[in-house]
Amino acid sequence: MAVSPTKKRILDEASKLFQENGYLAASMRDLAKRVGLQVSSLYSHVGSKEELLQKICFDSARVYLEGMKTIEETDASPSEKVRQLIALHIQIATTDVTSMTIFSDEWRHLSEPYLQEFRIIRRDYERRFGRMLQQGVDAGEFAEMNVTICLLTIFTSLRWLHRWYPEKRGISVKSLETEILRFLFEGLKKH
Amino acid sequence: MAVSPTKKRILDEASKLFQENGYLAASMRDLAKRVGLQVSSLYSHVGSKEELLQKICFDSARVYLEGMKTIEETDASPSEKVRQLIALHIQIATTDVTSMTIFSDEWRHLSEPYLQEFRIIRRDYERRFGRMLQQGVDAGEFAEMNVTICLLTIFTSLRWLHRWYPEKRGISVKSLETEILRFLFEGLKKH
DNA sequence: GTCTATACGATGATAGAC
DNA sequence: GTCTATCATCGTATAGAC
Repeated sequence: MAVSPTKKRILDEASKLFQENGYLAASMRDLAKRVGLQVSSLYSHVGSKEELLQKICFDSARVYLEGMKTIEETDASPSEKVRQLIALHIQIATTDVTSMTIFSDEWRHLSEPYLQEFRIIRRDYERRFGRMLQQGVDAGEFAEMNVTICLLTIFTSLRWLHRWYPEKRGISVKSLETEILRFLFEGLKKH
Repeated sequence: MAVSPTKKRILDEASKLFQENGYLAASMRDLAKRVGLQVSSLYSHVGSKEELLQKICFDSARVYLEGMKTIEETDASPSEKVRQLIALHIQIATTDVTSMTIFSDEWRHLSEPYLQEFRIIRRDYERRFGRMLQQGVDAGEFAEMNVTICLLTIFTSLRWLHRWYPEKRGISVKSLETEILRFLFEGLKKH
Protein backbone atom coordinates (compact mmCIF):
# COMPACT_ATOMS: atom_id res chain seq x y z
CA MET A 1 0.00 0.00 0.00
CA ALA A 2 1.47 3.30 -1.09
CA VAL A 3 -0.34 5.62 1.32
CA SER A 4 -1.37 4.90 4.90
CA PRO A 5 -5.08 4.91 5.76
CA THR A 6 -4.73 8.13 7.74
CA LYS A 7 -2.92 9.86 4.92
CA LYS A 8 -5.63 8.75 2.56
CA ARG A 9 -8.30 10.22 4.83
CA ILE A 10 -6.38 13.47 4.98
CA LEU A 11 -6.08 13.59 1.20
CA ASP A 12 -9.75 12.84 0.71
CA GLU A 13 -10.90 15.52 3.12
CA ALA A 14 -8.43 18.01 1.70
CA SER A 15 -9.80 17.36 -1.79
CA LYS A 16 -13.31 18.06 -0.65
CA LEU A 17 -12.27 21.12 1.32
CA PHE A 18 -10.27 22.64 -1.54
CA GLN A 19 -13.16 22.00 -3.87
CA GLU A 20 -15.79 23.49 -1.59
CA ASN A 21 -13.94 26.53 -0.26
CA GLY A 22 -11.10 26.97 -2.70
CA TYR A 23 -7.47 26.36 -1.77
CA LEU A 24 -6.84 29.79 -0.29
CA ALA A 25 -9.91 29.82 1.92
CA ALA A 26 -9.32 26.28 3.16
CA SER A 27 -7.24 26.19 6.31
CA MET A 28 -5.26 23.44 7.92
CA ARG A 29 -7.36 24.02 11.04
CA ASP A 30 -10.53 23.25 9.07
CA LEU A 31 -8.90 20.20 7.62
CA ALA A 32 -7.77 18.89 11.00
CA LYS A 33 -11.28 19.32 12.36
CA ARG A 34 -12.74 17.28 9.52
CA VAL A 35 -10.21 14.53 9.83
CA GLY A 36 -10.59 14.47 13.59
CA LEU A 37 -6.98 15.24 14.46
CA GLN A 38 -5.04 18.13 15.92
CA VAL A 39 -3.45 20.39 13.34
CA SER A 40 0.03 19.38 14.33
CA SER A 41 -0.81 15.73 13.77
CA LEU A 42 -1.47 16.40 10.12
CA TYR A 43 2.18 17.22 9.76
CA SER A 44 3.15 13.68 10.72
CA HIS A 45 1.56 12.61 7.44
CA VAL A 46 2.12 15.48 5.11
CA GLY A 47 4.87 18.04 4.76
CA SER A 48 2.80 21.11 4.04
CA LYS A 49 -0.51 22.41 2.82
CA GLU A 50 0.84 22.86 -0.66
CA GLU A 51 2.10 19.32 -0.78
CA LEU A 52 -1.55 18.31 -0.45
CA LEU A 53 -2.47 20.54 -3.35
CA GLN A 54 0.31 19.06 -5.45
CA LYS A 55 -0.82 15.51 -4.93
CA ILE A 56 -4.45 16.42 -5.60
CA CYS A 57 -3.63 18.39 -8.74
CA PHE A 58 -1.62 15.67 -10.39
CA ASP A 59 -4.21 13.07 -9.42
CA SER A 60 -6.94 15.13 -11.09
CA ALA A 61 -4.83 15.54 -14.18
CA ARG A 62 -4.45 11.78 -14.34
CA VAL A 63 -8.24 11.34 -14.40
CA TYR A 64 -8.46 13.49 -17.51
CA LEU A 65 -5.37 12.15 -19.20
CA GLU A 66 -6.37 8.53 -18.75
CA GLY A 67 -9.79 9.26 -20.19
CA MET A 68 -8.13 11.00 -23.10
CA LYS A 69 -5.79 8.09 -23.71
CA THR A 70 -8.60 5.54 -23.73
CA ILE A 71 -10.51 7.58 -26.29
CA GLU A 72 -7.45 8.16 -28.46
CA GLU A 73 -6.83 4.44 -28.63
CA THR A 74 -10.23 3.53 -30.05
CA ASP A 75 -10.53 3.56 -33.81
CA ALA A 76 -13.70 5.62 -33.87
CA SER A 77 -14.05 8.52 -36.31
CA PRO A 78 -12.68 11.90 -35.23
CA SER A 79 -16.12 13.32 -34.57
CA GLU A 80 -17.05 10.28 -32.51
CA LYS A 81 -13.89 10.73 -30.48
CA VAL A 82 -14.71 14.36 -29.80
CA ARG A 83 -18.17 13.26 -28.78
CA GLN A 84 -16.69 10.82 -26.31
CA LEU A 85 -14.29 13.41 -24.97
CA ILE A 86 -17.07 15.86 -24.27
CA ALA A 87 -19.05 13.07 -22.64
CA LEU A 88 -16.01 12.37 -20.48
CA HIS A 89 -15.96 15.97 -19.30
CA ILE A 90 -19.65 15.83 -18.46
CA GLN A 91 -19.20 12.61 -16.60
CA ILE A 92 -16.32 13.94 -14.53
CA ALA A 93 -18.21 17.15 -13.77
CA THR A 94 -21.18 15.21 -12.44
CA THR A 95 -19.47 12.34 -10.66
CA ASP A 96 -16.05 13.61 -9.62
CA VAL A 97 -16.53 17.28 -8.83
CA THR A 98 -13.19 17.53 -7.10
CA SER A 99 -11.18 16.52 -10.15
CA MET A 100 -13.10 18.96 -12.27
CA THR A 101 -12.63 21.89 -9.89
CA ILE A 102 -8.96 21.21 -9.34
CA PHE A 103 -8.17 20.66 -13.02
CA SER A 104 -10.13 23.78 -13.98
CA ASP A 105 -9.19 26.25 -11.29
CA GLU A 106 -7.30 25.36 -8.15
CA TRP A 107 -4.09 24.29 -9.89
CA ARG A 108 -3.35 27.99 -10.27
CA HIS A 109 -2.32 28.06 -6.61
CA LEU A 110 0.57 25.70 -7.16
CA SER A 111 3.96 27.35 -6.85
CA GLU A 112 7.05 26.67 -8.88
CA PRO A 113 8.30 24.32 -10.08
CA TYR A 114 5.02 22.41 -9.85
CA LEU A 115 3.06 25.15 -11.50
CA GLN A 116 5.26 24.96 -14.55
CA GLU A 117 5.06 21.19 -14.59
CA PHE A 118 1.29 21.25 -14.33
CA ARG A 119 0.99 23.80 -17.12
CA ILE A 120 2.91 21.48 -19.41
CA ILE A 121 0.56 18.59 -18.66
CA ARG A 122 -2.48 20.77 -19.16
CA ARG A 123 -1.14 22.14 -22.42
CA ASP A 124 -0.50 18.60 -23.58
CA TYR A 125 -4.13 17.78 -22.85
CA GLU A 126 -5.35 20.79 -24.80
CA ARG A 127 -3.08 19.98 -27.70
CA ARG A 128 -4.44 16.47 -27.96
CA PHE A 129 -7.99 17.79 -27.76
CA GLY A 130 -7.13 20.23 -30.54
CA ARG A 131 -5.64 17.48 -32.64
CA MET A 132 -8.90 15.55 -32.51
CA LEU A 133 -10.80 18.61 -33.66
CA GLN A 134 -8.35 19.16 -36.51
CA GLN A 135 -8.72 15.54 -37.58
CA GLY A 136 -12.46 16.09 -37.69
CA VAL A 137 -11.97 19.08 -39.96
CA ASP A 138 -9.53 17.20 -42.17
CA ALA A 139 -11.95 14.29 -42.47
CA GLY A 140 -14.67 16.69 -43.60
CA GLU A 141 -16.80 15.94 -40.55
CA PHE A 142 -16.41 19.37 -38.97
CA ALA A 143 -16.73 22.81 -40.48
CA GLU A 144 -13.61 24.85 -41.13
CA MET A 145 -12.67 26.51 -37.85
CA ASN A 146 -10.02 28.11 -35.76
CA VAL A 147 -9.25 24.99 -33.75
CA THR A 148 -7.79 26.80 -30.75
CA ILE A 149 -10.79 29.03 -30.29
CA CYS A 150 -13.26 26.17 -30.61
CA LEU A 151 -11.23 24.03 -28.29
CA LEU A 152 -11.11 26.61 -25.53
CA THR A 153 -14.76 27.44 -25.97
CA ILE A 154 -15.80 23.80 -25.63
CA PHE A 155 -13.33 23.14 -22.85
CA THR A 156 -14.62 26.07 -20.83
CA SER A 157 -18.28 25.75 -21.69
CA LEU A 158 -18.88 22.95 -19.20
CA ARG A 159 -17.54 24.67 -16.13
CA TRP A 160 -20.96 25.57 -14.78
CA LEU A 161 -21.94 21.92 -14.54
CA HIS A 162 -20.26 21.05 -11.29
CA ARG A 163 -21.94 23.92 -9.50
CA TRP A 164 -25.31 23.40 -11.10
CA TYR A 165 -25.78 19.69 -11.34
CA PRO A 166 -25.66 18.73 -7.65
CA GLU A 167 -28.90 20.66 -7.18
CA LYS A 168 -30.29 18.32 -9.83
CA ARG A 169 -33.18 20.05 -11.43
CA GLY A 170 -34.82 16.81 -12.39
CA ILE A 171 -32.55 15.91 -15.24
CA SER A 172 -30.48 12.78 -15.74
CA VAL A 173 -26.81 12.81 -16.66
CA LYS A 174 -27.73 11.06 -19.86
CA SER A 175 -30.17 13.65 -21.11
CA LEU A 176 -27.86 16.40 -19.95
CA GLU A 177 -25.20 14.84 -22.12
CA THR A 178 -27.53 14.50 -25.09
CA GLU A 179 -28.59 18.12 -24.90
CA ILE A 180 -25.07 19.53 -24.53
CA LEU A 181 -23.70 17.38 -27.34
CA ARG A 182 -26.53 18.43 -29.61
CA PHE A 183 -25.81 22.07 -28.91
CA LEU A 184 -22.06 21.85 -29.42
CA PHE A 185 -22.39 19.81 -32.62
CA GLU A 186 -25.39 21.49 -34.21
CA GLY A 187 -25.21 25.01 -32.77
CA LEU A 188 -28.08 27.29 -31.91
CA LYS A 189 -29.43 27.60 -35.41
CA LYS A 190 -32.19 25.54 -36.82
CA HIS A 191 -30.86 23.77 -39.88
CA MET B 1 -19.54 64.38 -7.56
CA ALA B 2 -20.57 61.24 -5.76
CA VAL B 3 -17.12 59.88 -4.84
CA SER B 4 -13.99 61.85 -3.97
CA PRO B 5 -10.96 61.55 -6.26
CA THR B 6 -9.04 59.58 -3.66
CA LYS B 7 -11.88 57.16 -3.16
CA LYS B 8 -12.08 56.70 -6.90
CA ARG B 9 -8.37 55.91 -7.06
CA ILE B 10 -8.78 53.39 -4.28
CA LEU B 11 -11.69 51.73 -6.06
CA ASP B 12 -9.83 51.58 -9.36
CA GLU B 13 -6.75 50.02 -7.84
CA ALA B 14 -8.84 47.60 -5.80
CA SER B 15 -10.64 46.48 -8.96
CA LYS B 16 -7.37 45.73 -10.67
CA LEU B 17 -5.95 44.03 -7.61
CA PHE B 18 -9.00 41.81 -7.07
CA GLN B 19 -8.96 40.88 -10.73
CA GLU B 20 -5.26 40.07 -10.85
CA ASN B 21 -4.83 38.25 -7.55
CA GLY B 22 -8.37 37.31 -6.60
CA TYR B 23 -10.18 38.87 -3.65
CA LEU B 24 -8.77 36.54 -1.02
CA ALA B 25 -5.16 36.92 -2.06
CA ALA B 26 -5.39 40.69 -2.35
CA SER B 27 -4.43 42.46 0.85
CA MET B 28 -5.18 45.95 2.06
CA ARG B 29 -1.44 46.44 2.42
CA ASP B 30 -0.94 45.71 -1.29
CA LEU B 31 -3.74 48.08 -2.08
CA ALA B 32 -2.31 50.86 0.08
CA LYS B 33 1.05 50.49 -1.62
CA ARG B 34 -0.52 50.85 -5.04
CA VAL B 35 -2.55 53.86 -4.07
CA GLY B 36 0.42 55.45 -2.31
CA LEU B 37 -1.14 55.70 1.12
CA GLN B 38 -0.69 54.06 4.49
CA VAL B 39 -3.08 51.22 5.16
CA SER B 40 -4.85 53.10 7.89
CA SER B 41 -5.54 56.00 5.55
CA LEU B 42 -7.59 53.74 3.32
CA TYR B 43 -10.04 53.45 6.16
CA SER B 44 -10.76 57.17 6.01
CA HIS B 45 -12.33 56.49 2.63
CA VAL B 46 -13.78 53.06 2.91
CA GLY B 47 -15.23 51.08 5.76
CA SER B 48 -13.73 47.69 5.05
CA LYS B 49 -12.19 45.46 2.43
CA GLU B 50 -15.50 43.85 1.74
CA GLU B 51 -17.18 47.18 1.20
CA LEU B 52 -14.80 47.61 -1.73
CA LEU B 53 -15.82 44.24 -3.11
CA GLN B 54 -19.48 45.16 -2.76
CA LYS B 55 -19.12 48.37 -4.71
CA ILE B 56 -17.06 46.66 -7.41
CA CYS B 57 -19.45 43.74 -7.74
CA PHE B 58 -22.53 45.84 -8.21
CA ASP B 59 -20.69 48.11 -10.63
CA SER B 60 -19.69 45.11 -12.75
CA ALA B 61 -23.24 43.86 -12.71
CA ARG B 62 -24.37 47.21 -14.01
CA VAL B 63 -22.04 46.91 -17.02
CA TYR B 64 -23.73 43.67 -18.03
CA LEU B 65 -27.25 44.77 -17.19
CA GLU B 66 -26.99 48.01 -19.11
CA GLY B 67 -25.68 46.17 -22.14
CA MET B 68 -28.54 43.72 -21.81
CA LYS B 69 -31.09 46.53 -21.56
CA THR B 70 -29.78 48.29 -24.67
CA ILE B 71 -30.03 45.09 -26.67
CA GLU B 72 -33.48 44.26 -25.36
CA GLU B 73 -34.76 47.64 -26.47
CA THR B 74 -33.77 47.27 -30.12
CA ASP B 75 -36.34 45.66 -32.38
CA ALA B 76 -33.91 43.22 -33.94
CA SER B 77 -34.90 39.60 -34.39
CA PRO B 78 -34.35 37.25 -31.44
CA SER B 79 -31.35 35.58 -33.05
CA GLU B 80 -29.81 38.95 -33.84
CA LYS B 81 -30.29 39.97 -30.22
CA VAL B 82 -28.56 36.83 -29.02
CA ARG B 83 -25.77 37.56 -31.44
CA GLN B 84 -25.39 41.02 -29.97
CA LEU B 85 -25.44 39.69 -26.44
CA ILE B 86 -22.65 37.24 -27.14
CA ALA B 87 -20.73 40.04 -28.84
CA LEU B 88 -21.24 42.10 -25.68
CA HIS B 89 -19.68 39.35 -23.58
CA ILE B 90 -16.71 39.13 -25.90
CA GLN B 91 -16.28 42.85 -25.85
CA ILE B 92 -16.35 43.04 -22.05
CA ALA B 93 -13.93 40.12 -21.77
CA THR B 94 -11.42 41.83 -24.01
CA THR B 95 -11.79 45.45 -22.93
CA ASP B 96 -13.00 45.38 -19.32
CA VAL B 97 -11.38 42.35 -17.78
CA THR B 98 -12.23 43.46 -14.27
CA SER B 99 -15.97 43.48 -14.85
CA MET B 100 -15.78 40.07 -16.44
CA THR B 101 -13.73 38.54 -13.63
CA ILE B 102 -15.85 40.04 -10.89
CA PHE B 103 -19.17 39.15 -12.51
CA SER B 104 -17.96 35.62 -13.26
CA ASP B 105 -16.06 34.68 -10.13
CA GLU B 106 -15.18 37.10 -7.37
CA TRP B 107 -18.77 37.90 -6.35
CA ARG B 108 -18.74 34.57 -4.56
CA HIS B 109 -16.71 36.18 -1.78
CA LEU B 110 -19.48 38.56 -0.86
CA SER B 111 -21.09 37.81 2.47
CA GLU B 112 -24.74 38.13 3.36
CA PRO B 113 -26.93 39.96 2.73
CA TYR B 114 -25.03 41.20 -0.33
CA LEU B 115 -24.39 37.72 -1.62
CA GLN B 116 -28.10 37.02 -1.71
CA GLU B 117 -28.78 40.36 -3.37
CA PHE B 118 -26.13 39.76 -6.00
CA ARG B 119 -27.46 36.29 -6.74
CA ILE B 120 -30.86 37.78 -7.47
CA ILE B 121 -29.40 40.26 -9.93
CA ARG B 122 -27.35 37.57 -11.61
CA ARG B 123 -30.33 35.26 -11.86
CA ASP B 124 -32.31 38.09 -13.40
CA TYR B 125 -29.61 38.49 -16.02
CA GLU B 126 -29.65 34.79 -16.81
CA ARG B 127 -33.41 34.77 -17.02
CA ARG B 128 -33.43 37.57 -19.56
CA PHE B 129 -30.73 35.81 -21.57
CA GLY B 130 -32.84 32.68 -21.47
CA ARG B 131 -35.91 34.58 -22.59
CA MET B 132 -34.09 35.75 -25.71
CA LEU B 133 -33.10 32.20 -26.52
CA GLN B 134 -36.69 31.04 -26.05
CA GLN B 135 -37.94 33.77 -28.35
CA GLY B 136 -35.50 32.53 -30.96
CA VAL B 137 -36.91 29.04 -30.63
CA ASP B 138 -40.48 30.30 -30.79
CA ALA B 139 -39.68 32.33 -33.89
CA GLY B 140 -38.31 29.22 -35.57
CA GLU B 141 -34.79 30.71 -35.77
CA PHE B 142 -33.24 28.34 -33.26
CA ALA B 143 -33.47 24.59 -32.95
CA GLU B 144 -35.56 23.09 -30.19
CA MET B 145 -33.45 23.09 -27.05
CA ASN B 146 -33.33 23.01 -23.30
CA VAL B 147 -32.94 26.75 -22.89
CA THR B 148 -31.34 26.61 -19.46
CA ILE B 149 -28.63 24.22 -20.52
CA CYS B 150 -27.81 26.18 -23.67
CA LEU B 151 -27.83 29.42 -21.77
CA LEU B 152 -25.39 28.25 -19.15
CA THR B 153 -23.16 26.63 -21.75
CA ILE B 154 -22.94 29.83 -23.79
CA PHE B 155 -22.62 32.00 -20.72
CA THR B 156 -19.73 29.95 -19.39
CA SER B 157 -18.05 29.19 -22.70
CA LEU B 158 -16.37 32.59 -22.89
CA ARG B 159 -14.65 32.53 -19.55
CA TRP B 160 -11.26 31.61 -20.97
CA LEU B 161 -11.14 34.79 -23.03
CA HIS B 162 -9.99 37.21 -20.37
CA ARG B 163 -7.04 35.02 -19.52
CA TRP B 164 -6.15 34.22 -23.08
CA TYR B 165 -6.74 37.36 -25.03
CA PRO B 166 -4.25 39.72 -23.35
CA GLU B 167 -1.47 37.56 -24.72
CA LYS B 168 -2.99 38.31 -28.12
CA ARG B 169 -1.93 35.59 -30.40
CA GLY B 170 -2.22 37.79 -33.45
CA ILE B 171 -5.98 37.87 -33.64
CA SER B 172 -8.27 40.88 -33.64
CA VAL B 173 -11.33 41.20 -31.41
CA LYS B 174 -13.44 41.31 -34.55
CA SER B 175 -12.26 38.01 -35.98
CA LEU B 176 -12.38 36.45 -32.54
CA GLU B 177 -16.00 37.49 -32.38
CA THR B 178 -16.73 36.16 -35.86
CA GLU B 179 -15.21 32.81 -35.08
CA ILE B 180 -16.95 32.36 -31.74
CA LEU B 181 -20.32 33.40 -33.10
CA ARG B 182 -19.95 31.02 -36.00
CA PHE B 183 -19.19 28.19 -33.63
CA LEU B 184 -22.05 28.90 -31.24
CA PHE B 185 -24.59 29.37 -34.04
CA GLU B 186 -23.48 26.66 -36.46
CA GLY B 187 -21.87 24.12 -34.15
CA LEU B 188 -18.94 21.85 -34.86
CA LYS B 189 -20.60 19.91 -37.62
CA LYS B 190 -20.23 20.66 -41.27
CA HIS B 191 -23.71 21.26 -42.63
C1' DG C 1 1.52 9.16 15.70
C1' DT C 2 -0.86 12.05 18.60
C1' DC C 3 -0.97 15.38 21.81
C1' DT C 4 -0.15 20.41 24.21
C1' DA C 5 2.17 24.43 23.69
C1' DT C 6 4.08 27.78 20.99
C1' DA C 7 6.59 30.39 17.33
C1' DC C 8 6.07 33.76 14.02
C1' DG C 9 4.32 36.20 10.09
C1' DA C 10 0.39 38.26 7.69
C1' DT C 11 -4.00 39.84 7.93
C1' DG C 12 -8.06 43.34 8.60
C1' DA C 13 -8.89 46.99 11.41
C1' DT C 14 -8.58 50.88 15.16
C1' DA C 15 -6.64 54.85 18.34
C1' DG C 16 -5.00 59.07 18.65
C1' DA C 17 -1.42 62.74 17.40
C1' DC C 18 -0.90 66.20 13.88
C1' DG D 1 -7.13 63.05 5.82
C1' DT D 2 -2.82 61.20 6.73
C1' DC D 3 0.34 59.56 9.64
C1' DT D 4 2.72 56.18 13.43
C1' DA D 5 1.78 52.77 16.51
C1' DT D 6 -0.73 49.00 17.89
C1' DC D 7 -4.28 45.24 18.33
C1' DA D 8 -6.54 40.87 17.94
C1' DT D 9 -6.94 37.10 15.07
C1' DC D 10 -5.84 33.68 12.14
C1' DG D 11 -2.63 31.48 9.05
C1' DT D 12 1.13 27.60 8.48
C1' DA D 13 4.31 25.18 10.77
C1' DT D 14 7.54 23.23 14.61
C1' DA D 15 9.27 21.36 19.44
C1' DG D 16 9.09 18.09 22.54
C1' DA D 17 6.46 15.13 26.02
C1' DC D 18 4.00 10.78 26.01
